[in-house]
Amino acid sequence: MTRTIKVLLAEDQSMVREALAALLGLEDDIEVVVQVARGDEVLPALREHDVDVALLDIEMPGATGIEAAALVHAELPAVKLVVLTTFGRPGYLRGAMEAGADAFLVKDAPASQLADAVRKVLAGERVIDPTLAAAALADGANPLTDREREVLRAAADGSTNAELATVLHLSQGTVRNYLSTAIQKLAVRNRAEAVRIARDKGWL
Amino acid sequence: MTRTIKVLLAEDQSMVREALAALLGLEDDIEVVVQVARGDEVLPALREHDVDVALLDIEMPGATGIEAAALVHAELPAVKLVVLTTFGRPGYLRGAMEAGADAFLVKDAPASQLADAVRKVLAGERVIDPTLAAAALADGANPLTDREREVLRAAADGSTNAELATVLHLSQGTVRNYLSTAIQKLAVRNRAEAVRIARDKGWL
DNA sequence: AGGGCCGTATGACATCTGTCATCCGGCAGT
DNA sequence: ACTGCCGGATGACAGATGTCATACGGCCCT
Repeated sequence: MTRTIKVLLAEDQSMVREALAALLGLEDDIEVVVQVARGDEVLPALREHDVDVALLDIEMPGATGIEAAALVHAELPAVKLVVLTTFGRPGYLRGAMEAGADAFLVKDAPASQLADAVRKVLAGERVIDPTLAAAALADGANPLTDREREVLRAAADGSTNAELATVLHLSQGTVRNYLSTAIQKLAVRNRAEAVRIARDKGWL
Repeated sequence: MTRTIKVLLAEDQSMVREALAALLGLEDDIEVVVQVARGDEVLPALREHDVDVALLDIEMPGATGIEAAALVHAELPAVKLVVLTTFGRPGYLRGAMEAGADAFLVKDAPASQLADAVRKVLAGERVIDPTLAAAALADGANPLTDREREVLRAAADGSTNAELATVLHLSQGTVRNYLSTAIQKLAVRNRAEAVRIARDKGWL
């Protein structure tokens, strides 16, 4: 063995974060040198610590793990990126790959895959679940335009058309047009279903 | 010290489950003797293993941690129950307490609280987050009737009134009446908001 | 220069949703 | 016996939502 692999761990839930650190701590060749709880703390932390692999949860306050990955990839390309998530959404996988991630793991995979992935990305390999990769390819890209996505996202909490129009600085008719096209593209019958399936695919 | 505390760990996401096991494994006086990934595997596992404390996640397939807790409390009252959850929803806390739980922890609490809680419940103490307890009391009990809850739950995926009527064997008008009263009880303006806040409070 | 897509907007229309009044039968409490 | 609540239902009405045709300016690609 050469030397220990230095890891940054980004995950907002303390208990899970520290548990994952404990898990990685069981490996002789891996050392968690820094932990953060927010997406926007990832890059600053990496500037201050010498890290080989960054392990990023997606759902975090401040910035998502995918957004953080994109920033790190641009500024510190030598750092390997492992994206970890609760939800194996095809759109997440696609987003992570486009952001320069080297591995994509779901949290219901066996724990052993975590340390494995860390070693593999450091060796230059990429690690992705083949089933999820297939699903991502089958689904194709996000069919929604930026505006449609914004409106759908804003509509997700049950806001009315009038509220959406105010918040987004659009006319009510335009809001309805966007929602209507989104509903058609997703092949569903109302905004609530549209929100559900867009969220499910990781397109929101 | 007397002897090691034997723990059952129930959590569906393997990576998190094994990470939590690793975390607890760092404690000299605690031993995870059995792990399960489904709510309906908890009671059978407890029948076969001698366990002091059961650690139950809420969101699990098969049965929720709260449902599992109620069954265990009825059949094996000697087993102490720690309910662990991602979402600190007041209704969850209330439900867990009514099911006989001895402790209620949220996953974004510091990791140290986990082992602490295990020791405390074994000593006969109860462990709950005071902030959450206050919120649960402030919110009062779930104001929805069984039927209103069922209809709201069924409506959560964006189903239309006609579909709800068919699935629930009700007339369309009745479906609308239930949704209407639910909307008023929750003081919101449409079903989508009603679903969101009911879910948020843990009333769904 | 023209075609295509996007963002934005309007008006008209049909349908869905939410509210309200009112009704019935059953059951629990007084 | 009476009251109140729940489950269930109907009909009428107002307002919200979804669809469609149509329009215009901007931008990219050919």
